[in-house]
Amino acid sequence: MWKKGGWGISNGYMEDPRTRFFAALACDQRIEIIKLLREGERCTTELAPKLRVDISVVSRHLAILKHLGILVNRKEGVNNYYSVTDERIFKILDTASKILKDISERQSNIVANL
Amino acid sequence: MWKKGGWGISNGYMEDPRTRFFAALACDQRIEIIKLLREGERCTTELAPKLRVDISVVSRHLAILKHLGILVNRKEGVNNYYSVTDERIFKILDTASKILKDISERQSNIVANL
DNA sequence: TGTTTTATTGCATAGCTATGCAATATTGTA
DNA sequence: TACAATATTGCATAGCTATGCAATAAAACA
Repeated sequence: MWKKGGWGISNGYMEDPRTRFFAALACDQRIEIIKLLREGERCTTELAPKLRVDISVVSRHLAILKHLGILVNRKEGVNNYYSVTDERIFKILDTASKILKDISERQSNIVANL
Repeated sequence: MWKKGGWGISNGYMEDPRTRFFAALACDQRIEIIKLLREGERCTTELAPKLRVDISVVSRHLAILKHLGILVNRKEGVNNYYSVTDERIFKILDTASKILKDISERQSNIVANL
């Protein structure tokens, strides 16, 4: 893992734990992983094809989310199945979508009224 | 601003706009700023003393949040007052706190039951 | 045991971020 | 106009992050 001293995740001095939480969500691949896991548990090789990155990268993203407690895993033979621990994670993603949508509309209106 | 090609914020190829949104929240100072603005609008110099960083840094953090649409500003004389645009921003911070608290308790129980 | 499949690390690297200090605006005031 | 207060950029930099490829590990199986 690329954790040589940091692997906070995100920048140096972190006091607020939410900083790490949001940093974990600040990544396309990880958001996509959570989205895919909304349908139920999936193992690394099932997720990899849909993320357009090397499977090793997927493995690392899963490790990051697991490390934070956002995911849990269940080993079954050679497969490692991951799933989201808390439904509120999905809720946060949904709320973020709504906020961004409204912000987008608000800014569109500003441009339209020039 | 340190935006030479990126200032996404966060990493290279971003498709999901939520990635930028969460990246904006993945910073102690910015979370603290939002927390302080919960009490009402504040200008740069009012915020700076509480963030333990140079005022220029505060200015940049405010610019980042404004750029994303999370904050709006109102100029009054030499002062520039910022405020949060959407109450749901606070809600997301609160939900994150709750989730992290539960994760923390869950992991404590695991350790306790070894 | 040797082989195949699945998953995780070691290593190297391009690119991004946060920060401070100095230099500039900008605005209000004597 | 000269000066003070507020706020924003230019520049340089330490430190982090995401990614790929190769090497390893772990498990199921012939």
